[in-house]
Amino acid sequence: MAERGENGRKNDPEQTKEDILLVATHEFSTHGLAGARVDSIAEKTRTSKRMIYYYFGSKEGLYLAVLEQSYRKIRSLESDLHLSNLEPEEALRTLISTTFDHDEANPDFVRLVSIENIHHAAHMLRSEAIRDLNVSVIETIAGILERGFDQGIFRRKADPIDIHMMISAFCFFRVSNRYTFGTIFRRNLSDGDTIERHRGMIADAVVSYLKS
Amino acid sequence: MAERGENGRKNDPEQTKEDILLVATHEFSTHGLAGARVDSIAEKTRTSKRMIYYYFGSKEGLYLAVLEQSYRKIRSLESDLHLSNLEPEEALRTLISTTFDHDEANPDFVRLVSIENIHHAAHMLRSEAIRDLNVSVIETIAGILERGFDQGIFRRKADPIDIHMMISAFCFFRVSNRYTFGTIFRRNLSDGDTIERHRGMIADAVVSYLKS
DNA sequence: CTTGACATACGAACTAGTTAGTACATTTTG
DNA sequence: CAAAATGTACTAACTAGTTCGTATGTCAAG
Repeated sequence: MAERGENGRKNDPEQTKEDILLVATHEFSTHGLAGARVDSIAEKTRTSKRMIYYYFGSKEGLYLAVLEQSYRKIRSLESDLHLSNLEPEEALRTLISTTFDHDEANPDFVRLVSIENIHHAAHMLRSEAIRDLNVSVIETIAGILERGFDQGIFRRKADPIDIHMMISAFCFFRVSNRYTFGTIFRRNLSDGDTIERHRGMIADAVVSYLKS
Repeated sequence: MAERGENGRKNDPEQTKEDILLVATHEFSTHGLAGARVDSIAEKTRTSKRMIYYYFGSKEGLYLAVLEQSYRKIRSLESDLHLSNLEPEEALRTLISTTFDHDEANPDFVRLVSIENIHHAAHMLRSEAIRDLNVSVIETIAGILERGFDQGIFRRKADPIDIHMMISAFCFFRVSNRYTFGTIFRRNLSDGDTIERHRGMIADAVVSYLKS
């Protein structure tokens, strides 16, 4: 375990990379790809700009690494929920709550996705790691919908990707558009009561849609 | 009426401003505030960079003008729909369809709002013109919800702002996140069939939510 | 219906400051 | 010692904003 004394330098590549990524994540998520400043990131790091280029090659390389790390962190979100043990409606509500809480807890991630959309998902396209993600959610939802339909709980046969989009849209929008929405309607979407109400709302909406 | 001959210059301030705004809208919406290049905008204009500063003062001034114009264009969207003549459910479905179609038809606007959120709605805050907008939608929705509840069509007493958010979230997300979502799930959200299905979906979801 | 004077509208070229990226030297580690 | 890791100081290119000079419109006086 490398420690940093008063002046003596200790090499710790992993720590250095992590440090850069942490700072960069915040810088990119608050300023966008073009708005982020490599010098600004370097300053906030305990290392130097040289290291950014040493490990990530370029500003875009760093951005891509940030994006990949962010996606990797949420990869196994719903896989350890064990939803197949639950009743369909309960399983669906649990999945929705999890998505909701994740977006609420990770505004940096939400913002990075917004930024990536402004760039037409160009970097995501070049990263297989990210492209192959998220497919498991769809299978999870498909299973729930099928069980629910067979048991007569859901009257509607819906496309799992559509359902996932409906859930994502609501959870994501609350975070991604909190500033413009909050400004126009003078409402704080991070307010405790509002969070509770919205969490229940999206679940009720999806369930009632499937039951109708 | 000023015309532009082969080489002779004609002054036409209004046209010049409009021209700049049109080009700038697209530049900002595709590259973001920091990513947009004033030189690039100037090139695509039939006028010069000098004029951008002459009329808009700064890059941010131009960005703000673009933002304001975009919002102004959608201001009177739902005001000429005459929803009060319709049955509550029909009125709501009409309003939802209109929102849906607007977002689908104006990706530049959607992207600008995304960009503005990345900047914590800082520019929007400084513009009273924008802040005072959109409040009429809420009154429209409030009216519909009340009538529907009184007539026993809607069983749920929902907050009109929440309902507006639910509608906006779905319609907005489809456009704002079309690239990342499309990339991950290999689905083209601008596809004709998908558009039709989604338009019906959000309406059914909101209505069934209110009826449940 | 000219003329000329003044304000507005415009263009080309320039500048000062910024920013991504690098060359080179130095230290750490195995 | 050799390879990996790091710091310092620099540069080439870019970019927002400006300077200076010119053209155009208009309106009043002749």
